[in-house]
Amino acid sequence: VTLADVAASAGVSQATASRALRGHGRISGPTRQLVQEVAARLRYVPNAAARSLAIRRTRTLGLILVDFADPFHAQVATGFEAVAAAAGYTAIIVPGAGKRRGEERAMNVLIEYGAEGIAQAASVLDPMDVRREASLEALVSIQPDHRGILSRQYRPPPGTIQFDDVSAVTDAIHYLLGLGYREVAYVGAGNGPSQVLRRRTATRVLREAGAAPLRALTVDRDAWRTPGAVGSVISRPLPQAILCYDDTLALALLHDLQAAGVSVPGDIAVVGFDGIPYAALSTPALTTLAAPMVEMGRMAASTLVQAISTGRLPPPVLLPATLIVRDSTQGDPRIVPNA
Amino acid sequence: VTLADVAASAGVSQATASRALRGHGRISGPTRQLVQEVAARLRYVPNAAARSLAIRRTRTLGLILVDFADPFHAQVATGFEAVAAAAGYTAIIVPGAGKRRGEERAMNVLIEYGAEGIAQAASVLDPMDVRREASLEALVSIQPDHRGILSRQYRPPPGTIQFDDVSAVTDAIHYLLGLGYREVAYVGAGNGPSQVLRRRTATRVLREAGAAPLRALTVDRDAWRTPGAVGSVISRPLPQAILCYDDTLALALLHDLQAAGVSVPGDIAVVGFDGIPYAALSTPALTTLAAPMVEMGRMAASTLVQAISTGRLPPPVLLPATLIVRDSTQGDPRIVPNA
DNA sequence: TTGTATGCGTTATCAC
DNA sequence: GTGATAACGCATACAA
Repeated sequence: VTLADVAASAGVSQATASRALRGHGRISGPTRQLVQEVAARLRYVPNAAARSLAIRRTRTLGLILVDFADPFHAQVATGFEAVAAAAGYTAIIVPGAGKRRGEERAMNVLIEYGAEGIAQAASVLDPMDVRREASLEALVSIQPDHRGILSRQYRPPPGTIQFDDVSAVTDAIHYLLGLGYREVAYVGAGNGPSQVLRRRTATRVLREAGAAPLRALTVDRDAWRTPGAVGSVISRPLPQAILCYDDTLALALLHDLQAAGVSVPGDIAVVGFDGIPYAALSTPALTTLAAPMVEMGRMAASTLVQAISTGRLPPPVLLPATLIVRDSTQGDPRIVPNA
Repeated sequence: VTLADVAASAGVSQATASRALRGHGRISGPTRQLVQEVAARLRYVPNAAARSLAIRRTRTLGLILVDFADPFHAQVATGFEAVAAAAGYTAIIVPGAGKRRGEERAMNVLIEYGAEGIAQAASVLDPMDVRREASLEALVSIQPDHRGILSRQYRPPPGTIQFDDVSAVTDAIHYLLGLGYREVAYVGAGNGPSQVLRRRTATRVLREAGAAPLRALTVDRDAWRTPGAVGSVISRPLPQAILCYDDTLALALLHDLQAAGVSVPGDIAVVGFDGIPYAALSTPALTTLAAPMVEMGRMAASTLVQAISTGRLPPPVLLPATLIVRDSTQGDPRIVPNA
């Protein structure tokens, strides 16, 4: 059932029907009433493709994330979709699997669909390249994870929304040192730039503090799925504290350690990263560096909406870490915002 | 940059350009080569809206879920998107918040976008009503959660993909009774039909087994977010075992119980529902009734693809539960498929 | 093999 | 206030 059907059935022209439905141009009350009733009766639903073509706007926002099943990305998606919808946009969310090919595919889908703005979460694609190649102005990057961020002269471009990894790690290490732990290890997953950045920072902070050098450990990106796989990289003598790349990894570590009879935080302290909901439910509850995940998603969407109308991207924002102290470290439970 | 630009720049007609790019109609090698080069150079990206309008197909599949942040739905979405993409469709996934209004909005978005098939996950909307009102043939329902399923004469319509709640609960209760537990409690979240169904089943099975009557407890739908909220509904004397509506709830319960000094499974056994990844990482690891979440999503998508071409929906499928025995119950760790 | 012309469903610019 | 009509970008039936 198309607009033409509605118009015919209401005995008016298509133009009039269109105006009546959109409430747009000048139209008489009765006519509008009539058309709307007919449309409702016929269960008329406007065709978005046709409308987009005509008005040359899609009112669509795209989000490229790694994986729906990753809690970090799920939270970001939630925030993104919520403000997109509130602003009258439809969010279309596509997983890129954290791989170049996948993200390029995703990007292509979004461009074909005419997304007016695109957000890339933890993307391995450099937003600068994308913006150039796709000549897309409204592009924001959430927690970029491409090679570039490791460069010494890296400066986040406009539209970047990131969590302050460096100060987060710094604060976590200082917190651990303050608790008296001197031998700290770091467990990373995979070898993504963001992971490397955290490791490097931990190494440096520990060195500057004159503590024992960081024990850097690495597991496969989804080692957490295999019981025991994460724990197996922790060899004796045990470090006193372990900082993990993310909460999922930390949770797996917590499980493996305790399954092996190691007490947490008795024998060893564990700190996670991200602040996913499940980090609060483990036993012991996980101390973690929380990122404002939902807020980052919301911010990405609102930034895009702004950029679409103004044509300009705001300066990069660096969100502070929040150290949430729970039971997996010795400290008293507390929350330290802007850590 | 449109197809006309490419055609002009290549010195051919639009029709020829179109054919060259789509590799469709009869076209000479050289021409095709030329056009493709020009298109690549110009960074031409076809406009999906225009194409949809022209071919009267969108190659789009829709999925309505409750919430991206819910692990069950995230897994379903993962499977759904994967097979949709593999079949050449774009998946557009919209959260409906588990509320009538939200799902209707989501459904409307999908229809406007011309989704050729729609899957509703844990939807409060009755697929029968939707199919009638939207005159949509390709509609599948994953784990329906509308009033209808509680009716005595409920028969799942074609296109329904569900987890066998009744036998799952039955098996869980029998498993617990077999372990020697006689006083069993059930903790539900919210008052959705699916939740009620599980509770009723537990009540019945316990009665039929001549065990102590079920202690039915209920918490708010997101009580798990508040530390202690779930545990607070468990009063003394403690039941011997607790079956939870879902894993998230069970994880929260595990946390609250242990924080209160109650030993699991020493003092009390806990069983979850769904088999989300985090259920394997808790301490103790959670015994749960696993649903093939990713598979359900995959199946939903492939069913839709089939339905689109054949015009017919397959009979409802009832997927078996898999009891995954881990450490939150006394039994020996094992996995019982088709429990 | 290639080009011309038309339609897809909607909006918008005009006359009336 | 309302009704023709021309786009929007692409695909295809048909003519050449």
